[in-house]
Amino acid sequence: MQASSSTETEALAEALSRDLATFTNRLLQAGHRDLFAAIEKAGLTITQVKCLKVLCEADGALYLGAISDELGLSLPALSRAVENLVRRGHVKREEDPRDRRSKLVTVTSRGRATYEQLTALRLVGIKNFVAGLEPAEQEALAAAVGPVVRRLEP
Amino acid sequence: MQASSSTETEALAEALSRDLATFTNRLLQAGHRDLFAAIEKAGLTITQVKCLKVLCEADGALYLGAISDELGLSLPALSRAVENLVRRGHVKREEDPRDRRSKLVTVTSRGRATYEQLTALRLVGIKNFVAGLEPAEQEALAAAVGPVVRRLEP
DNA sequence: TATTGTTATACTCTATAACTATA
DNA sequence: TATAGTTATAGAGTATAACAATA
Repeated sequence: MQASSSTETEALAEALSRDLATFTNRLLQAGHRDLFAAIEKAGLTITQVKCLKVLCEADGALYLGAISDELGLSLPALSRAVENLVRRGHVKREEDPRDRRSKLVTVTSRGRATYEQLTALRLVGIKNFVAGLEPAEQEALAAAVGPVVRRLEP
Repeated sequence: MQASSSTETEALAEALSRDLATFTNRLLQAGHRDLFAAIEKAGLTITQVKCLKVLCEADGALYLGAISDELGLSLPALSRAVENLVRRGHVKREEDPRDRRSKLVTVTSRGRATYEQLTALRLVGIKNFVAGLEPAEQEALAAAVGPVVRRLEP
């Protein structure tokens, strides 16, 4: 295999980037409608779902301030979002015994179940997209994407 | 090469779908912040950008109703979005001479330029992601994604 | 006095309903 | 009478400012 020149490398990266932009557009459209419908049916907002995501991916309890930082939202906005999640039983909010100004937020099993249902629904959309690809295309994608995902997110 | 069994094929599709979900998450995060900052700086909302997108990808003028259908928004919401785009010179809105109840909306060169700047900015984020990949990973992705994009969107 | 979170207020975006103009 | 779009009004979500409780 020949070494590529710098300009060739750049051109490849440029073309690949454009293709990836188109590709992700397609992938996002898949099942978008169903997912939004399910979120609305669950009485949740996008912000509340993002909040659940952060909490599900965390190992334990998080402070309100930590969540608002993570999501780039104001503390009042997050406080209200959590308030709704508490009312619906998706999270619990408790005083930190070591600093009673702070509140610790934790996902409940119900909240985790809801989040996993939504994640599964998104996956359905992607699976439908994948099912529309030819076997050779699927194999090439798996061979290309798998290693990248494994390397970046272990 | 051996033919795969049905269950093997399904397992491949399942694993690939999961990887694609993770992969697109990464790709979307790249440059997300900068893009939103630029949209805000331009005095636009997400809805208005989507509106520009629809108009830029259309060949000519579109009726207000057609745009609201396309975006799944109410006519009043779209009417206000277009109103702002008109004020900022991104689109022009004219009576349809053949049915004076209807309004025809067209992107101006300024609106097109703005949309292209935003698209370019999104591409910058993706390019940064691609630049963080190894050459072999880039080549494998290009070989896998390119044909799919070409087949689905000519 | 500083910090964590909540409540008060104002603003934006959206949808439904009422309205105008044209067909 | 029906249709395309606008204006009126109300509801949800956010941010800034003011506040309460704790450190």
